Amino acid sequence: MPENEEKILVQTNVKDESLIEIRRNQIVSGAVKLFREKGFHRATTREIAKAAGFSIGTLYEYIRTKEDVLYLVSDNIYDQVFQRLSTISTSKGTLEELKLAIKQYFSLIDSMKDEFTIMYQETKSLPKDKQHYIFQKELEMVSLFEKIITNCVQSGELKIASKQEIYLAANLLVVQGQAWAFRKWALQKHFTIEEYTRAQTKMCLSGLLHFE
Amino acid sequence: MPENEEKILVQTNVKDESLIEIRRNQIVSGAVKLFREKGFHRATTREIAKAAGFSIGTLYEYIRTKEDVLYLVSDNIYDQVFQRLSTISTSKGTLEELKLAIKQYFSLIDSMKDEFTIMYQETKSLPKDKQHYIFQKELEMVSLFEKIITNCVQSGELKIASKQEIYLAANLLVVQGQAWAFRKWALQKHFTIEEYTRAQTKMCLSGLLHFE
Amino acid sequence: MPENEEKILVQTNVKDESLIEIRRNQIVSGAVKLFREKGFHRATTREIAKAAGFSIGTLYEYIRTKEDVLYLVSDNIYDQVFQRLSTISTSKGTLEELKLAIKQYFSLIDSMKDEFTIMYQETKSLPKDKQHYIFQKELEMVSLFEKIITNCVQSGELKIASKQEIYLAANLLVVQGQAWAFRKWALQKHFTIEEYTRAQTKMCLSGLLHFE
Amino acid sequence: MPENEEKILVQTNVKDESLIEIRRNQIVSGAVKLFREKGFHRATTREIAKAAGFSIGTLYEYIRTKEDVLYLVSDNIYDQVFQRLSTISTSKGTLEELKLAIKQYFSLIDSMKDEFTIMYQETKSLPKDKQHYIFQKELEMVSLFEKIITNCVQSGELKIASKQEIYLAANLLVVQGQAWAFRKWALQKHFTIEEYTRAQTKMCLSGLLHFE
DNA sequence: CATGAATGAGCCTTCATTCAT
DNA sequence: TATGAATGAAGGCTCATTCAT
Repeated sequence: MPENEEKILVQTNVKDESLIEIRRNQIVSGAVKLFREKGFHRATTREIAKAAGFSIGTLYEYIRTKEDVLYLVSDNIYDQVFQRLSTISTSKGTLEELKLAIKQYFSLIDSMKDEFTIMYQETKSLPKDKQHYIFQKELEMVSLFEKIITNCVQSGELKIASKQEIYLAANLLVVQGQAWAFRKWALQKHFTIEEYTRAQTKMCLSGLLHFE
Repeated sequence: MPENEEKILVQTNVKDESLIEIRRNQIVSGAVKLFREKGFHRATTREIAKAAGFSIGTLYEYIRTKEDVLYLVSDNIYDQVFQRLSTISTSKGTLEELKLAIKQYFSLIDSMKDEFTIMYQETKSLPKDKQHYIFQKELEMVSLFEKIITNCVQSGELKIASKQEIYLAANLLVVQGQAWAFRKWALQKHFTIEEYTRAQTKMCLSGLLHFE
Repeated sequence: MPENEEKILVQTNVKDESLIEIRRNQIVSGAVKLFREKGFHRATTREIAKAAGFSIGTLYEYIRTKEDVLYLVSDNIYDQVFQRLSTISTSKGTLEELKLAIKQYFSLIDSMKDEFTIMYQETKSLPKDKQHYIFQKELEMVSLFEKIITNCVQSGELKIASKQEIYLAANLLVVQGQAWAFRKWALQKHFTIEEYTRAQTKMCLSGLLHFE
Repeated sequence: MPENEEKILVQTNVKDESLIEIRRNQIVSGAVKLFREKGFHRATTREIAKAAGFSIGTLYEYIRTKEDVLYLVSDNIYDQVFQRLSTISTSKGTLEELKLAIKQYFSLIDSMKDEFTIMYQETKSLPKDKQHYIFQKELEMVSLFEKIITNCVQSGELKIASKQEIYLAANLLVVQGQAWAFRKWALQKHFTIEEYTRAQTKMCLSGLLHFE
């Protein structure tokens, strides 16, 4: 996963790098639960600190503003996403590869439902620079699917012609995956994640296959 | 558009029904602008009143809590949506009918981008009962497409078998339409709404057509 | 008292001008007591509100920051100063006039000891623009004495030649007056304000008279 | 310089006396810069430690409270003052001696402008006992001039009669010297320190000479 | 002795809501 | 009905101080 974007650093007073990582992980995992329950705005910094397992003072040793917590959460999500997607092969140019990618991506989202839902609803609460950083990450995910689909086109397994259409198809897959999280009230009553994955794969592949 | 859901009433001190409607329209149109710019939480009631064109005291004559404003906005959106979608024919069972419905729905979203974006991001800020009301409205929209697709299936123009798959397809259409609003940073650089509609229609119809 | 300096306005949410004046007077007189006891930094906004006789929320309807309170206090001091000094005649060019001016100025300071002490100690806590405004006011007071002394020089009652020396003399008088307030621990044990005034007048006038 | 006042000791955890002195000098010189820039209250202990060149933990090995730092600074100022003024001769009873004392005192203040300004503005932030200690030091400075003037009176070079008037004159000199520091915005545009010293000496001596 | 991470009381400020006019 | 001044709970954040290493 090419990451040519510089990470935006969050100010800290603490020097010990490894401690920073430990504490920020505590912050993130506490915050995810909290934001999921009450949303970013209704969660107080005191609650965030408590959920992380330490005092408000300590929280602020590792961040500078409450928004930093949201950013830390978002950034952490993408770190995990790209780590887990890094095992996906993207160069074979076979439909099997595409199906596998969809499957892995959908299962990833299922296991990070809370995180994705937060991101969908709260990204707008980030300051502009951090928002852009998140959008970049989203586009990287789109790129992943673009690449796989493009390879399938080049190998003749798919017939979509224009780059635009490939871009659209990639976006569709990314969005439909995330819909599993942000639209769970509509979907999770009717499907298990496996059913959802299977049905979406079938529908999308038919679309791509017979595209003309 | 069958509305078997009771509207949830917002308490008011004012008796004059027609005045209530006038004032609430003022509230909603001011609030949409405001929420779009700063989000629901960052907009203050003072600002809402100002945007509506009257004083904070008057605002509170027509609502009981700030959340009521958000609900008023959301409810208003769906009123418009169903009013504009009510002209769609849903019973012919032809692909043309489906294509037309998609076109109308997508163009509706394009003309209400701000409103849809707000709804997507802020619904979670509503109290639970109002959230459910909104979800119902969403499901009504899904139903609309389910109906059209089901008719196509029955008339033999589409071959999707299971109800589940029809439900999924309808959801996909609803979500992809809304994606035009909530994912505008990714889509509106690459497409006009016409291009987006055409490409999505093509892709989705291929998917539905050759579904097997 | 020529006031060619624009007053720096303090933001308020309240529209009723006369109410603003009433409330700000409450704020100022409460704050003077408070700042005198504990200094600006140790006084909390809650205490300021309480001393003013209303709630913290109301306080913030009439100011925007805590520093505004300090500015209001300082500004109010000079308003009173110039109002009370406006009765001083400055054009006769007699030593009597000078003596009278000193007497009035010193008695003014005595009756506003607290206010002057606060100003002396806390002006540095104001933001730069407000600090400059205060310095301007100080210089206006210096100007007052410059004018009187200059007239005495022109009428031949005093023999100081250079403008620089007149400026210095005027500053000396202004400072020695204020010393009665900020150095009270050293002076008020040994003098009443009348004694202090008489002795300072005598000493300074001898200095000015025999300046050579 | 008779120091019959006991120094108020600042608690420390460290035993090594010479180390204490080294560290406290570091503290003082860092703090002077800092307090001059932002004032005592806005400077944080972290910043003080950093300016001193060591960690916050170490800072607290040498002081007990933040106020101790302010006291250390103040005390240090007077140590320097009395050290430099100790070369002044106070017993000749000549006007030359008085002029020289003024000159040395004013030049001292000029070279310690920052320190004196801090003292003037922040002494009130000290706890009462330390404030009194500082006031004593101030009075010692007054005494110095009282002594010189008294000698001049006894030797017939000056004619001021009462002790009270001598006290006042001494206070005036002390204050006018310090005014060079705390009123620099009004004086340093118009005078160099030499000009200021010359003019003040001239004016004050005329005052004292012809006092009657 | 030196370090710096941890603590939490407490500060300034905001803002939804009320109510007298 | 309309107004807007008043309220105070609650929130984000700071920073003096401690203490284990």
